[in-house]
Amino acid sequence: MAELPNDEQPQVDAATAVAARDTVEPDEWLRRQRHSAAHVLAQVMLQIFPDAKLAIGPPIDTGFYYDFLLPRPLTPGDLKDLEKRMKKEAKRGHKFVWEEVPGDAARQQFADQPFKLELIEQFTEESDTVGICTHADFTDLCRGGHVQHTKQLGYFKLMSTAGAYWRGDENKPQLQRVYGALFSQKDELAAHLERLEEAARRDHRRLGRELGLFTFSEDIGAGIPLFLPKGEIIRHEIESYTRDVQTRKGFDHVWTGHIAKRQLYEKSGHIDNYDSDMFPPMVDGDNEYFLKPMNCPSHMTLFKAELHSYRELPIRYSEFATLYRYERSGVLSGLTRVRSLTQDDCHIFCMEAQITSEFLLCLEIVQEEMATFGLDLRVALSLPGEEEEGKYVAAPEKWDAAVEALRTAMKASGLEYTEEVGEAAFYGPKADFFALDALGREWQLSTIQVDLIQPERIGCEYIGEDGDKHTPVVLHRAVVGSTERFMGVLIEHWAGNFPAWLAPVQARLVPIADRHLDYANKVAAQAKALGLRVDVDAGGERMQAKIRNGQLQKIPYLLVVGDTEEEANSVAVRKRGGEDLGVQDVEAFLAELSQEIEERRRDD
RNA sequence: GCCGGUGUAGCUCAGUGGUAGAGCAGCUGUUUCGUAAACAGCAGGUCGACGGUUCGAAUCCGCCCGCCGGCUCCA
Repeated sequence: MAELPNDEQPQVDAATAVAARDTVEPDEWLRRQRHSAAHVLAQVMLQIFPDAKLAIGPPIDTGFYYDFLLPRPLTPGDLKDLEKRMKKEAKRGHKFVWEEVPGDAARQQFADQPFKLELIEQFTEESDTVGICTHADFTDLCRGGHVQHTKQLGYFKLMSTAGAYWRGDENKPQLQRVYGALFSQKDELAAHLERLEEAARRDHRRLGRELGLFTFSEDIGAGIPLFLPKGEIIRHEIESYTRDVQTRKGFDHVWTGHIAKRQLYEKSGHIDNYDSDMFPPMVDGDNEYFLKPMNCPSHMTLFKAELHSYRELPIRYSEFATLYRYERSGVLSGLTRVRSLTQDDCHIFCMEAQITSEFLLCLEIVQEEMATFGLDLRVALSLPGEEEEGKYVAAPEKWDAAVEALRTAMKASGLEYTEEVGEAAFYGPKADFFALDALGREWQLSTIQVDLIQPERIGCEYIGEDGDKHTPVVLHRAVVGSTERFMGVLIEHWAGNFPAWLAPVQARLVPIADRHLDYANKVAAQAKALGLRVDVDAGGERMQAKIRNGQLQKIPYLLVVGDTEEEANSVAVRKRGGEDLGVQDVEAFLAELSQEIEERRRDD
């Protein structure tokens, strides 16, 4: 939800600053409830900390927050206390009264509130008056947008506290932010809390440990995931599938190592623009080597290694490359934000006239793969905005041509998309793909970017039809993005219930008693011979316990074998969810499972 | 990086200055079982690291490391 710049905010007058429910849209009403609740939070915060300095308290996607400067850190107990007080004030039904006052009057009113004074200074540059809103004994500087009284706040819960810089600037004081969830209906709040619990159950960090997929080690370093055998199978399947799709679509595969010299990144511009995200260099005499933070300079260097004719274009280099990025320690998180990552990167070297068709080709790949993974897509074209301080390098006519090429391609694809002006990279326009997971969360995974800058900087050239040298356009393209992050998304999307083709163990034999062990091993060997990933639970537990364990490990098929099965050369098939598929002939079942894997079927 | 929280057995967690605990997992034995947990015993720890206070530190203080929530949503 992009906010309008301040000067484009709808002007509010006293008549609409406070509104009755039936006079506004439900979304607007909800925003008003959330914003009004923030006022009440500030009111009760002052009851506990009379010296608290108030910053801002806007409505957000799932509720509201308010930033405060307080004499001491808030505790979970404080949160409970604040919530209790808020509910008490809510019940009292204080009226919200909004009015405009002259700047000077406001300055007096908020004399002991430095953040409010700063805001008043800002607002009075444009207007002589500012808005204030009063309920009960509490008055806040306020743009307006309230419910009528505090009985109309809706249903809320204070969720957490966090540090937040004043105006999001790390050079400014750090405040304490209190987050609250708020919805109009009681069941909406309950559903929201249930969603959070479901997200916690699906958390890939938790499932990664429970399913034995990956781990981290203090000895190795923060942000460097280590993949256990079961996790590596998933990585490998994702990568080999992606590689196969690309091969089919005419991509070549290359390999460019892990480090490169400083000069390369000086040429590419990374030292200037990306320095703080790169690990410090390794020094070897007069040379400095950097761990690769990106592949583009390496692929472009590779392109330069051979002389190219326009007849060869487009040339498409793809690579699963391990990259290292020095992410700030505070932002690391599981597999979704790491310092070592494997990117399914590709660079297409082409002529301007080929942008549209190459873009469409990439689009096909993105669509095919996301369909296989069961993720819905939202597409955004990120276009340049008004020229600001040379943010967008290169000739305007090239930009216009590239933007038109992308639009043409998007229209030809028939996909719905939005245009986001001012969001382009400094080197060119791009399309970003947001995947929608099972919980309705969006993840930015795939991207297709036009690069009008780097090829020239690195010195990429081809010989044109006219016999002269020309600089190619490069398309950067990633489908799954980083394998690590993508795995994290898939784990959460499927809650660890991978389709058989990705599942580390595709089927497990469950012998009922020890005398069935030989038969179980025989069936397992038969399955392995077909390339299936199968194991045998040879432990001394009872069958019930083995089934429970297999199910907790989210193994797609449990194959129970006892006397009946052994005699008939069959297995009793139980699906992960508990569904009993009955006794099936071994060969028939294995053939069906192989087929399911071959087709990469999902059972969702 | 910054703010707050947190770190005890493989995992989940009790334990607030006086000899380190439970459940699950593991191992051993008994049980050989028909669709989500059989029973018993055993073993398992420099209490994240380093330094300090103290007769004595998992516990108090300092520093470092890791992990968790946040640091965009503008009166």
